[in-house]
Amino acid sequence: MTAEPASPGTRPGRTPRLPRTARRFQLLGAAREVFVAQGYHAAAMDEIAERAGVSKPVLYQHFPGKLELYLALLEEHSAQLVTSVQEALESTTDNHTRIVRSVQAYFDFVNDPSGAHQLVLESDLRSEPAVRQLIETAFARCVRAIAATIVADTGLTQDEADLLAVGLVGLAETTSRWWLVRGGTVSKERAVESMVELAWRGISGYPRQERPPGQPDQADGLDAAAGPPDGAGSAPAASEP
Amino acid sequence: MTAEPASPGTRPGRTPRLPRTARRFQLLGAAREVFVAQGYHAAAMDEIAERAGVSKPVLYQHFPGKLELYLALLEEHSAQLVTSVQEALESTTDNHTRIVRSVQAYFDFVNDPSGAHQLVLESDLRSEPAVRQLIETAFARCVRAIAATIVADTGLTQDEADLLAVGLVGLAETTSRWWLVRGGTVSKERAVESMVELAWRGISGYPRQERPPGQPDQADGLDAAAGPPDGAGSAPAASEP
DNA sequence: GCCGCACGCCGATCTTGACCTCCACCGATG
DNA sequence: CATCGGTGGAGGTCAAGATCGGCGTGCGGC
Repeated sequence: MTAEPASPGTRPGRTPRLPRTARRFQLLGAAREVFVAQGYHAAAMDEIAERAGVSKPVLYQHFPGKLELYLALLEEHSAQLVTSVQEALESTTDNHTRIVRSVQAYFDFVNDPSGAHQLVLESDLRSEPAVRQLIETAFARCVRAIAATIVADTGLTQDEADLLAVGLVGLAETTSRWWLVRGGTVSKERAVESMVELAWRGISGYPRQERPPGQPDQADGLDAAAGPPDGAGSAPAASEP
Repeated sequence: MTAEPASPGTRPGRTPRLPRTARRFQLLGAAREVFVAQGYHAAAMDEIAERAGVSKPVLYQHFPGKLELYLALLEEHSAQLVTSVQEALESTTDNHTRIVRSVQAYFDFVNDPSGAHQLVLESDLRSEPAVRQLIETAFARCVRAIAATIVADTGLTQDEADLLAVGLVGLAETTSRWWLVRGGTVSKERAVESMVELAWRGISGYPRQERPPGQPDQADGLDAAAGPPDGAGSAPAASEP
Protein backbone atom coordinates (compact mmCIF):
# COMPACT_ATOMS: atom_id res chain seq x y z
CA MET A 1 0.00 0.00 0.00
CA THR A 2 1.03 3.55 -0.42
CA ALA A 3 2.99 2.26 -3.28
CA GLU A 4 3.83 5.25 -5.34
CA PRO A 5 0.74 6.58 -6.96
CA ALA A 6 2.95 9.49 -7.87
CA SER A 7 0.52 12.20 -8.57
CA PRO A 8 -3.20 11.48 -8.63
CA GLY A 9 -3.54 13.87 -11.48
CA THR A 10 -1.83 11.59 -13.95
CA ARG A 11 -4.18 11.19 -16.84
CA PRO A 12 -5.48 7.72 -16.13
CA GLY A 13 -8.18 7.68 -18.70
CA ARG A 14 -7.04 6.06 -21.90
CA THR A 15 -10.25 4.47 -22.98
CA PRO A 16 -13.53 6.33 -22.90
CA ARG A 17 -15.26 3.59 -20.96
CA LEU A 18 -17.14 1.54 -23.48
CA PRO A 19 -20.17 -0.66 -22.79
CA ARG A 20 -19.49 -4.34 -22.61
CA THR A 21 -20.78 -5.28 -26.02
CA ALA A 22 -18.81 -2.65 -27.86
CA ARG A 23 -15.70 -3.43 -25.87
CA ARG A 24 -16.01 -7.10 -26.64
CA PHE A 25 -16.40 -6.36 -30.32
CA GLN A 26 -13.33 -4.19 -30.29
CA LEU A 27 -11.34 -6.85 -28.47
CA LEU A 28 -12.34 -9.41 -31.06
CA GLY A 29 -11.15 -7.09 -33.77
CA ALA A 30 -7.80 -6.54 -32.13
CA ALA A 31 -7.41 -10.25 -31.47
CA ARG A 32 -8.19 -11.02 -35.07
CA GLU A 33 -5.51 -8.67 -36.28
CA VAL A 34 -2.88 -10.12 -34.01
CA PHE A 35 -3.83 -13.75 -34.54
CA VAL A 36 -3.86 -13.30 -38.29
CA ALA A 37 -0.54 -11.51 -38.33
CA GLN A 38 1.31 -13.72 -35.87
CA GLY A 39 -0.52 -16.99 -35.62
CA TYR A 40 -1.89 -18.41 -32.41
CA HIS A 41 1.33 -19.32 -30.66
CA ALA A 42 3.32 -16.27 -31.58
CA ALA A 43 0.46 -14.00 -30.62
CA ALA A 44 0.68 -12.53 -27.15
CA MET A 45 -2.19 -11.44 -25.02
CA ASP A 46 -0.17 -8.35 -24.17
CA GLU A 47 -0.13 -7.34 -27.79
CA ILE A 48 -3.83 -7.93 -28.22
CA ALA A 49 -4.60 -5.78 -25.22
CA GLU A 50 -2.19 -3.11 -26.35
CA ARG A 51 -3.64 -3.16 -29.82
CA ALA A 52 -7.09 -2.65 -28.36
CA GLY A 53 -5.83 0.17 -26.17
CA VAL A 54 -6.75 -1.58 -22.93
CA SER A 55 -4.88 -3.54 -20.32
CA LYS A 56 -4.75 -7.27 -19.94
CA PRO A 57 -7.23 -7.62 -17.08
CA VAL A 58 -9.94 -6.16 -19.28
CA LEU A 59 -9.20 -8.82 -21.83
CA TYR A 60 -9.55 -11.51 -19.20
CA GLN A 61 -12.78 -10.00 -17.99
CA HIS A 62 -14.28 -10.59 -21.41
CA PHE A 63 -12.74 -13.95 -22.29
CA PRO A 64 -11.68 -16.71 -19.92
CA GLY A 65 -8.42 -17.27 -21.74
CA LYS A 66 -6.48 -17.13 -24.93
CA LEU A 67 -8.00 -20.30 -26.29
CA GLU A 68 -11.57 -19.15 -25.86
CA LEU A 69 -10.77 -15.88 -27.56
CA TYR A 70 -9.32 -17.77 -30.48
CA LEU A 71 -12.25 -20.15 -30.61
CA ALA A 72 -14.70 -17.28 -30.73
CA LEU A 73 -12.99 -15.87 -33.80
CA LEU A 74 -12.65 -19.27 -35.38
CA GLU A 75 -16.29 -20.08 -34.91
CA GLU A 76 -17.37 -16.78 -36.37
CA HIS A 77 -15.35 -17.09 -39.54
CA SER A 78 -15.78 -20.77 -40.17
CA ALA A 79 -19.53 -20.31 -39.92
CA GLN A 80 -19.23 -17.46 -42.37
CA LEU A 81 -17.49 -19.67 -44.92
CA VAL A 82 -19.95 -22.50 -44.51
CA THR A 83 -22.87 -20.14 -44.91
CA SER A 84 -21.41 -18.64 -48.05
CA VAL A 85 -20.95 -22.02 -49.65
CA GLN A 86 -24.39 -23.22 -48.65
CA GLU A 87 -25.97 -20.09 -50.01
CA ALA A 88 -24.04 -20.45 -53.23
CA LEU A 89 -25.41 -23.94 -53.66
CA GLU A 90 -28.96 -23.06 -52.72
CA SER A 91 -29.12 -19.89 -54.76
CA THR A 92 -29.81 -21.71 -58.00
CA THR A 93 -30.54 -25.08 -59.52
CA ASP A 94 -28.12 -24.72 -62.39
CA ASN A 95 -25.09 -26.74 -61.47
CA HIS A 96 -22.65 -24.73 -63.49
CA THR A 97 -23.77 -21.59 -61.76
CA ARG A 98 -23.52 -23.46 -58.49
CA ILE A 99 -19.89 -24.20 -59.13
CA VAL A 100 -19.20 -20.64 -60.18
CA ARG A 101 -20.71 -19.21 -57.05
CA SER A 102 -19.14 -21.78 -54.77
CA VAL A 103 -15.67 -21.16 -56.10
CA GLN A 104 -16.36 -17.47 -55.90
CA ALA A 105 -17.39 -17.95 -52.28
CA TYR A 106 -13.97 -19.37 -51.50
CA PHE A 107 -12.18 -16.61 -53.33
CA ASP A 108 -14.25 -13.98 -51.60
CA PHE A 109 -13.67 -15.60 -48.25
CA VAL A 110 -9.95 -15.61 -48.81
CA ASN A 111 -10.00 -12.12 -50.22
CA ASP A 112 -11.41 -10.58 -47.08
CA PRO A 113 -9.12 -7.70 -46.16
CA SER A 114 -8.94 -8.80 -42.54
CA GLY A 115 -7.19 -11.97 -43.59
CA ALA A 116 -9.44 -13.95 -41.31
CA HIS A 117 -9.33 -16.92 -43.64
CA GLN A 118 -5.95 -17.79 -42.21
CA LEU A 119 -7.60 -18.65 -38.93
CA VAL A 120 -9.75 -21.26 -40.60
CA LEU A 121 -7.48 -22.52 -43.35
CA GLU A 122 -4.02 -22.12 -41.83
CA SER A 123 -4.52 -22.46 -38.13
CA ASP A 124 -1.48 -23.45 -36.12
CA LEU A 125 -3.50 -24.94 -33.28
CA ARG A 126 -4.83 -28.08 -34.84
CA SER A 127 -3.35 -30.03 -31.98
CA GLU A 128 -6.03 -28.58 -29.75
CA PRO A 129 -9.06 -30.85 -30.08
CA ALA A 130 -11.60 -28.05 -29.91
CA VAL A 131 -9.90 -26.17 -32.72
CA ARG A 132 -9.45 -29.26 -34.81
CA GLN A 133 -13.04 -30.22 -34.36
CA LEU A 134 -14.29 -26.79 -35.31
CA ILE A 135 -12.20 -26.65 -38.46
CA GLU A 136 -13.05 -30.17 -39.50
CA THR A 137 -16.70 -29.57 -38.88
CA ALA A 138 -16.68 -26.51 -41.11
CA PHE A 139 -14.84 -28.45 -43.78
CA ALA A 140 -17.25 -31.34 -43.42
CA ARG A 141 -20.26 -29.05 -43.73
CA CYS A 142 -18.97 -27.64 -46.99
CA VAL A 143 -18.21 -31.10 -48.26
CA ARG A 144 -21.57 -32.39 -47.18
CA ALA A 145 -23.41 -29.60 -48.90
CA ILE A 146 -21.58 -30.19 -52.15
CA ALA A 147 -21.83 -33.93 -51.92
CA ALA A 148 -25.55 -33.69 -51.26
CA THR A 149 -25.95 -31.68 -54.42
CA ILE A 150 -23.92 -34.18 -56.38
CA VAL A 151 -25.72 -37.18 -55.05
CA ALA A 152 -29.05 -35.53 -55.67
CA ASP A 153 -28.34 -34.79 -59.30
CA THR A 154 -26.42 -37.92 -60.23
CA GLY A 155 -26.57 -41.58 -59.53
CA LEU A 156 -23.27 -41.64 -57.70
CA THR A 157 -22.97 -43.27 -54.34
CA GLN A 158 -22.47 -41.22 -51.22
CA ASP A 159 -18.83 -42.27 -50.93
CA GLU A 160 -18.10 -41.30 -54.50
CA ALA A 161 -19.83 -38.00 -54.11
CA ASP A 162 -17.99 -37.31 -50.86
CA LEU A 163 -14.69 -37.93 -52.54
CA LEU A 164 -15.52 -35.61 -55.40
CA ALA A 165 -16.72 -32.94 -53.04
CA VAL A 166 -13.56 -33.17 -50.99
CA GLY A 167 -11.55 -32.80 -54.15
CA LEU A 168 -13.48 -29.76 -55.24
CA VAL A 169 -13.18 -28.14 -51.85
CA GLY A 170 -9.45 -28.77 -51.81
CA LEU A 171 -9.15 -27.34 -55.27
CA ALA A 172 -11.02 -24.20 -54.34
CA GLU A 173 -9.19 -23.77 -51.06
CA THR A 174 -5.73 -24.22 -52.45
CA THR A 175 -6.17 -22.16 -55.57
CA SER A 176 -7.83 -19.32 -53.75
CA ARG A 177 -5.06 -19.11 -51.19
CA TRP A 178 -2.44 -19.33 -53.89
CA TRP A 179 -4.19 -16.67 -55.90
CA LEU A 180 -4.22 -14.40 -52.88
CA VAL A 181 -0.51 -14.77 -52.27
CA ARG A 182 0.49 -14.54 -55.91
CA GLY A 183 -2.28 -12.08 -56.44
CA GLY A 184 -0.55 -9.82 -58.88
CA THR A 185 -0.35 -12.12 -61.81
CA VAL A 186 -3.94 -13.15 -62.47
CA SER A 187 -7.20 -11.36 -61.89
CA LYS A 188 -9.67 -12.92 -59.57
CA GLU A 189 -12.31 -13.37 -62.23
CA ARG A 190 -9.85 -15.10 -64.50
CA ALA A 191 -8.70 -17.44 -61.77
CA VAL A 192 -12.23 -18.28 -60.75
CA GLU A 193 -13.12 -18.92 -64.33
CA SER A 194 -10.22 -21.27 -64.83
CA MET A 195 -10.99 -23.23 -61.72
CA VAL A 196 -14.67 -23.42 -62.55
CA GLU A 197 -13.84 -24.71 -65.97
CA LEU A 198 -11.50 -27.31 -64.53
CA ALA A 199 -14.04 -28.46 -62.00
CA TRP A 200 -16.90 -28.36 -64.43
CA ARG A 201 -15.08 -30.40 -67.02
CA GLY A 202 -14.17 -32.79 -64.27
CA ILE A 203 -17.62 -33.58 -63.01
CA SER A 204 -20.08 -32.49 -65.66
CA GLY A 205 -20.05 -35.78 -67.48
CA TYR A 206 -20.12 -37.96 -64.45
CA PRO A 207 -23.40 -39.83 -64.39
CA ARG A 208 -22.62 -41.46 -67.66
CA GLN A 209 -19.84 -43.35 -66.02
CA GLU A 210 -19.79 -47.06 -66.52
CA ARG A 211 -22.07 -48.30 -63.80
CA PRO A 212 -23.22 -51.79 -63.08
CA PRO A 213 -25.91 -52.69 -65.56
CA GLY A 214 -29.52 -52.64 -64.59
CA GLN A 215 -29.14 -49.12 -63.30
CA PRO A 216 -30.75 -46.80 -65.78
CA ASP A 217 -28.61 -43.78 -65.93
CA GLN A 218 -30.19 -40.42 -65.86
CA ALA A 219 -30.78 -38.90 -69.19
CA ASP A 220 -28.18 -36.25 -68.80
CA GLY A 221 -25.23 -35.15 -66.83
CA LEU A 222 -24.87 -32.83 -63.94
CA ASP A 223 -25.67 -29.99 -66.25
CA ALA A 224 -29.20 -31.29 -66.32
CA ALA A 225 -30.52 -29.49 -63.32
CA ALA A 226 -33.68 -30.56 -61.59
CA GLY A 227 -35.67 -29.79 -64.66
CA PRO A 228 -35.02 -30.33 -68.35
CA PRO A 229 -32.15 -28.35 -69.84
CA ASP A 230 -34.30 -25.68 -71.34
CA GLY A 231 -31.87 -23.53 -73.14
CA ALA A 232 -29.65 -23.21 -70.12
CA GLY A 233 -26.82 -24.22 -72.33
CA SER A 234 -24.45 -23.68 -69.50
CA ALA A 235 -21.87 -26.14 -70.67
CA PRO A 236 -19.03 -23.91 -71.85
CA ALA A 237 -16.90 -26.08 -74.02
CA ALA A 238 -17.69 -29.36 -72.43
CA SER A 239 -16.72 -32.01 -74.86
CA GLU A 240 -20.10 -33.55 -75.30
CA PRO A 241 -19.71 -36.78 -77.22
CA MET B 1 9.22 -40.05 -10.95
CA THR B 2 12.60 -39.43 -9.44
CA ALA B 3 11.98 -42.29 -7.09
CA GLU B 4 15.17 -41.62 -5.31
CA PRO B 5 18.78 -41.16 -6.22
CA ALA B 6 19.25 -44.10 -3.92
CA SER B 7 22.48 -45.74 -4.78
CA PRO B 8 24.76 -44.53 -7.54
CA GLY B 9 25.33 -48.08 -8.56
CA THR B 10 22.01 -48.38 -10.36
CA ARG B 11 23.12 -49.66 -13.72
CA PRO B 12 23.47 -46.32 -15.52
CA GLY B 13 24.50 -47.79 -18.84
CA ARG B 14 21.42 -47.89 -20.99
CA THR B 15 22.66 -46.95 -24.41
CA PRO B 16 25.34 -49.10 -25.98
CA ARG B 17 27.30 -46.15 -27.28
CA LEU B 18 26.27 -45.72 -30.86
CA PRO B 19 28.34 -44.06 -33.58
CA ARG B 20 27.35 -40.55 -34.46
CA THR B 21 25.49 -41.29 -37.65
CA ALA B 22 23.38 -44.01 -36.15
CA ARG B 23 22.68 -41.93 -33.08
CA ARG B 24 21.59 -39.02 -35.20
CA PHE B 25 19.34 -41.26 -37.21
CA GLN B 26 17.78 -42.60 -34.07
CA LEU B 27 17.27 -39.11 -32.69
CA LEU B 28 15.56 -38.07 -35.89
CA GLY B 29 13.26 -41.02 -35.59
CA ALA B 30 12.33 -40.23 -32.03
CA ALA B 31 11.83 -36.58 -32.89
CA ARG B 32 9.60 -37.51 -35.78
CA GLU B 33 7.40 -39.63 -33.58
CA VAL B 34 7.01 -36.91 -31.00
CA PHE B 35 6.54 -34.06 -33.47
CA VAL B 36 3.96 -36.02 -35.41
CA ALA B 37 2.06 -37.05 -32.33
CA GLN B 38 2.15 -33.73 -30.52
CA GLY B 39 2.90 -31.04 -33.04
CA TYR B 40 5.85 -28.71 -32.79
CA HIS B 41 4.76 -26.57 -29.89
CA ALA B 42 3.37 -29.31 -27.71
CA ALA B 43 6.44 -31.44 -28.29
CA ALA B 44 9.09 -31.28 -25.58
CA MET B 45 12.77 -31.89 -26.01
CA ASP B 46 12.67 -33.90 -22.81
CA GLU B 47 10.26 -36.32 -24.35
CA ILE B 48 12.28 -36.67 -27.53
CA ALA B 49 15.39 -37.46 -25.53
CA GLU B 50 13.51 -39.88 -23.34
CA ARG B 51 11.95 -41.54 -26.34
CA ALA B 52 15.38 -42.02 -27.83
CA GLY B 53 16.71 -43.37 -24.57
CA VAL B 54 19.34 -40.67 -24.18
CA SER B 55 19.65 -37.52 -22.17
CA LYS B 56 19.13 -34.00 -23.36
CA PRO B 57 22.78 -32.97 -23.76
CA VAL B 58 23.33 -35.58 -26.42
CA LEU B 59 20.36 -34.23 -28.26
CA TYR B 60 21.89 -30.78 -28.17
CA GLN B 61 25.20 -32.17 -29.30
CA HIS B 62 23.58 -33.36 -32.49
CA PHE B 63 21.24 -30.46 -33.16
CA PRO B 64 21.68 -26.84 -32.12
CA GLY B 65 18.09 -26.48 -31.03
CA LYS B 66 14.52 -27.56 -31.36
CA LEU B 67 13.94 -25.55 -34.50
CA GLU B 68 16.87 -27.04 -36.35
CA LEU B 69 15.77 -30.52 -35.42
CA TYR B 70 12.34 -29.78 -36.78
CA LEU B 71 13.76 -28.24 -39.92
CA ALA B 72 15.88 -31.30 -40.56
CA LEU B 73 12.83 -33.51 -40.50
CA LEU B 74 10.83 -31.09 -42.55
CA GLU B 75 13.48 -30.82 -45.19
CA GLU B 76 13.83 -34.56 -45.43
CA HIS B 77 10.15 -35.24 -45.93
CA SER B 78 9.31 -32.31 -48.12
CA ALA B 79 12.16 -33.30 -50.42
CA GLN B 80 10.79 -36.81 -50.42
CA LEU B 81 7.40 -35.59 -51.58
CA VAL B 82 8.84 -33.37 -54.27
CA THR B 83 11.04 -36.16 -55.54
CA SER B 84 8.13 -38.57 -55.68
CA VAL B 85 6.06 -36.16 -57.72
CA GLN B 86 8.91 -35.32 -60.05
CA GLU B 87 9.67 -38.97 -60.62
CA ALA B 88 6.02 -39.65 -61.28
CA LEU B 89 6.02 -37.00 -63.97
CA GLU B 90 9.30 -38.05 -65.52
CA SER B 91 8.59 -41.76 -65.46
CA THR B 92 6.49 -41.66 -68.59
CA THR B 93 5.30 -39.44 -71.40
CA ASP B 94 1.69 -40.55 -71.24
CA ASN B 95 -0.14 -37.81 -69.44
CA HIS B 96 -2.87 -39.98 -68.06
CA THR B 97 -0.30 -42.24 -66.49
CA ARG B 98 1.46 -39.15 -65.22
CA ILE B 99 -1.64 -38.08 -63.38
CA VAL B 100 -2.20 -41.56 -62.00
CA ARG B 101 1.31 -41.77 -60.63
CA SER B 102 1.31 -38.23 -59.30
CA VAL B 103 -1.92 -38.69 -57.38
CA GLN B 104 -0.60 -42.00 -56.18
CA ALA B 105 2.54 -40.23 -55.02
CA TYR B 106 0.45 -38.00 -52.78
CA PHE B 107 -1.56 -40.88 -51.42
CA ASP B 108 1.58 -42.87 -50.74
CA PHE B 109 3.20 -39.90 -49.08
CA VAL B 110 0.24 -39.43 -46.81
CA ASN B 111 -0.06 -43.14 -46.20
CA ASP B 112 3.41 -43.45 -44.73
CA PRO B 113 3.02 -45.20 -41.38
CA SER B 114 5.25 -42.69 -39.64
CA GLY B 115 2.70 -39.98 -40.30
CA ALA B 116 5.46 -37.68 -41.43
CA HIS B 117 3.18 -35.99 -43.93
CA GLN B 118 1.72 -34.01 -41.06
CA LEU B 119 4.99 -32.18 -40.72
CA VAL B 120 4.79 -30.93 -44.29
CA LEU B 121 1.06 -30.55 -44.78
CA GLU B 122 -0.17 -29.66 -41.29
CA SER B 123 2.72 -27.91 -39.65
CA ASP B 124 1.91 -25.68 -36.70
CA LEU B 125 4.98 -23.52 -37.16
CA ARG B 126 4.17 -21.61 -40.29
CA SER B 127 4.80 -18.42 -38.41
CA GLU B 128 8.47 -19.25 -38.47
CA PRO B 129 9.85 -17.91 -41.75
CA ALA B 130 12.24 -20.77 -42.32
CA VAL B 131 9.48 -23.31 -41.92
CA ARG B 132 7.10 -21.38 -44.07
CA GLN B 133 9.67 -20.96 -46.77
CA LEU B 134 10.53 -24.65 -46.77
CA ILE B 135 6.92 -25.71 -47.05
CA GLU B 136 6.10 -23.18 -49.71
CA THR B 137 9.16 -24.11 -51.68
CA ALA B 138 8.20 -27.76 -51.67
CA PHE B 139 4.69 -26.83 -52.75
CA ALA B 140 6.05 -24.57 -55.44
CA ARG B 141 8.36 -27.27 -56.76
CA CYS B 142 5.49 -29.68 -57.15
CA VAL B 143 3.42 -27.00 -58.81
CA ARG B 144 6.25 -26.02 -61.10
CA ALA B 145 6.89 -29.58 -62.20
CA ILE B 146 3.25 -30.11 -63.03
CA ALA B 147 2.88 -26.75 -64.68
CA ALA B 148 5.97 -27.35 -66.76
CA THR B 149 4.44 -30.56 -68.03
CA ILE B 150 1.20 -28.82 -68.81
CA VAL B 151 2.83 -25.93 -70.57
CA ALA B 152 5.02 -28.28 -72.55
CA ASP B 153 2.14 -30.34 -73.86
CA THR B 154 -0.42 -27.62 -74.39
CA GLY B 155 -0.55 -24.12 -75.61
CA LEU B 156 -1.59 -22.67 -72.31
CA THR B 157 0.23 -19.74 -70.84
CA GLN B 158 2.42 -20.11 -67.82
CA ASP B 159 -0.10 -18.40 -65.57
CA GLU B 160 -2.90 -20.64 -66.71
CA ALA B 161 -0.80 -23.73 -66.29
CA ASP B 162 0.29 -22.61 -62.83
CA LEU B 163 -3.28 -22.16 -61.79
CA LEU B 164 -4.25 -25.58 -63.04
CA ALA B 165 -1.26 -27.17 -61.36
CA VAL B 166 -2.11 -25.50 -58.07
CA GLY B 167 -5.61 -26.80 -58.36
CA LEU B 168 -4.45 -30.33 -59.04
CA VAL B 169 -2.00 -30.24 -56.15
CA GLY B 170 -4.70 -28.98 -53.82
CA LEU B 171 -7.03 -31.67 -55.01
CA ALA B 172 -4.49 -34.40 -54.42
CA GLU B 173 -3.42 -33.03 -51.07
CA THR B 174 -6.88 -32.57 -49.67
CA THR B 175 -8.32 -35.81 -50.90
CA SER B 176 -5.37 -37.87 -49.78
CA ARG B 177 -5.48 -36.45 -46.28
CA TRP B 178 -9.22 -36.91 -46.15
CA TRP B 179 -8.90 -40.46 -47.37
CA LEU B 180 -6.35 -41.17 -44.67
CA VAL B 181 -8.58 -39.90 -41.92
CA ARG B 182 -11.74 -41.46 -43.28
CA GLY B 183 -9.71 -44.39 -44.46
CA GLY B 184 -12.19 -47.08 -43.66
CA THR B 185 -14.82 -46.26 -46.21
CA VAL B 186 -12.99 -46.30 -49.53
CA SER B 187 -9.99 -48.24 -50.69
CA LYS B 188 -6.93 -46.34 -51.73
CA GLU B 189 -7.04 -47.57 -55.30
CA ARG B 190 -10.65 -46.54 -55.63
CA ALA B 191 -9.98 -43.09 -54.25
CA VAL B 192 -6.98 -42.57 -56.48
CA GLU B 193 -8.96 -43.72 -59.45
CA SER B 194 -11.78 -41.30 -58.73
CA MET B 195 -9.45 -38.39 -58.31
CA VAL B 196 -7.49 -39.25 -61.41
CA GLU B 197 -10.69 -39.41 -63.37
CA LEU B 198 -11.81 -36.08 -62.03
CA ALA B 199 -8.50 -34.45 -62.80
CA TRP B 200 -8.16 -36.10 -66.16
CA ARG B 201 -11.60 -35.02 -67.29
CA GLY B 202 -10.75 -31.60 -66.05
CA ILE B 203 -7.63 -31.02 -68.04
CA SER B 204 -7.56 -33.57 -70.83
CA GLY B 205 -9.49 -31.43 -73.23
CA TYR B 206 -7.64 -28.27 -72.50
CA PRO B 207 -5.47 -27.33 -75.44
CA ARG B 208 -8.50 -26.65 -77.47
CA GLN B 209 -9.14 -23.50 -75.57
CA GLU B 210 -11.83 -21.36 -77.05
CA ARG B 211 -10.77 -21.33 -80.62
CA PRO B 212 -12.88 -20.17 -83.51
CA PRO B 213 -15.17 -23.04 -84.44
CA GLY B 214 -14.54 -25.14 -87.48
CA GLN B 215 -11.17 -26.33 -86.31
CA PRO B 216 -11.05 -30.10 -86.47
CA ASP B 217 -8.75 -30.53 -83.49
CA GLN B 218 -9.88 -34.01 -82.83
CA ALA B 219 -6.90 -35.82 -81.43
CA ASP B 220 -5.17 -32.78 -80.16
CA GLY B 221 -5.46 -33.21 -76.46
CA LEU B 222 -3.13 -33.57 -73.57
CA ASP B 223 -3.23 -37.24 -74.27
CA ALA B 224 -1.39 -36.46 -77.47
CA ALA B 225 1.98 -36.49 -75.83
CA ALA B 226 4.48 -35.05 -78.22
CA GLY B 227 4.59 -32.02 -80.38
CA PRO B 228 3.66 -28.62 -79.08
CA PRO B 229 1.11 -26.93 -81.27
CA ASP B 230 2.95 -24.83 -83.77
CA GLY B 231 0.54 -21.97 -83.69
CA ALA B 232 0.61 -21.73 -79.93
CA GLY B 233 3.30 -19.14 -79.70
CA SER B 234 1.23 -16.44 -78.09
CA ALA B 235 4.21 -14.89 -76.39
CA PRO B 236 5.02 -17.05 -73.45
CA ALA B 237 7.45 -14.37 -72.34
CA ALA B 238 9.04 -16.69 -69.78
CA SER B 239 8.52 -14.50 -66.81
CA GLU B 240 9.70 -16.77 -64.06
CA PRO B 241 13.15 -18.29 -64.00
C1' DG C 1 -28.07 20.35 -7.41
C1' DC C 2 -25.50 17.02 -4.77
C1' DC C 3 -23.88 12.46 -2.81
C1' DG C 4 -22.83 7.69 -2.67
C1' DC C 5 -22.58 3.49 -5.19
C1' DA C 6 -21.02 0.46 -8.41
C1' DC C 7 -18.72 -0.70 -12.41
C1' DG C 8 -15.05 -0.67 -15.43
C1' DC C 9 -10.22 0.00 -15.84
C1' DC C 10 -5.17 -0.20 -14.79
C1' DG C 11 -0.10 -1.07 -12.91
C1' DA C 12 2.44 -4.43 -11.05
C1' DT C 13 3.16 -9.19 -9.91
C1' DC C 14 3.08 -14.55 -9.70
C1' DT C 15 3.51 -18.88 -11.57
C1' DT C 16 4.25 -22.26 -14.82
C1' DG C 17 6.58 -24.57 -18.22
C1' DA C 18 9.99 -25.33 -21.68
C1' DC C 19 14.42 -24.56 -23.74
C1' DC C 20 19.01 -24.81 -22.80
C1' DT C 21 23.86 -25.87 -19.80
C1' DC C 22 27.07 -27.46 -15.31
C1' DC C 23 29.05 -31.40 -11.73
C1' DA C 24 29.50 -36.65 -10.92
C1' DC C 25 30.28 -41.19 -13.32
C1' DC C 26 31.94 -45.20 -16.40
C1' DG C 27 33.74 -48.08 -20.21
C1' DA C 28 37.44 -48.38 -23.74
C1' DT C 29 42.55 -47.68 -24.81
C1' DG C 30 47.88 -47.18 -24.48
C1' DC D 1 46.65 -49.60 -14.30
C1' DA D 2 45.67 -44.66 -15.48
C1' DT D 3 43.36 -41.46 -18.61
C1' DC D 4 39.79 -39.44 -21.31
C1' DG D 5 35.75 -38.58 -23.79
C1' DG D 6 31.10 -39.21 -23.58
C1' DT D 7 26.63 -39.81 -20.50
C1' DG D 8 23.26 -38.62 -16.95
C1' DG D 9 20.59 -35.76 -13.70
C1' DA D 10 19.79 -31.16 -11.59
C1' DG D 11 19.43 -26.39 -12.30
C1' DG D 12 19.19 -21.31 -14.62
C1' DT D 13 16.74 -18.22 -17.47
C1' DC D 14 13.07 -16.21 -19.60
C1' DA D 15 8.88 -15.48 -21.87
C1' DA D 16 4.04 -15.53 -21.66
C1' DG D 17 -0.46 -16.55 -19.60
C1' DA D 18 -3.14 -15.35 -15.72
C1' DT D 19 -4.35 -12.37 -11.57
C1' DC D 20 -4.83 -8.76 -7.19
C1' DG D 21 -5.56 -4.41 -4.97
C1' DG D 22 -6.45 0.54 -6.09
C1' DC D 23 -8.45 4.37 -8.81
C1' DG D 24 -11.50 7.18 -11.33
C1' DT D 25 -15.80 8.05 -13.66
C1' DG D 26 -20.79 7.98 -14.72
C1' DC D 27 -25.40 7.44 -12.90
C1' DG D 28 -29.55 6.71 -9.75
C1' DG D 29 -31.63 8.56 -5.69
C1' DC D 30 -32.66 12.37 -2.41
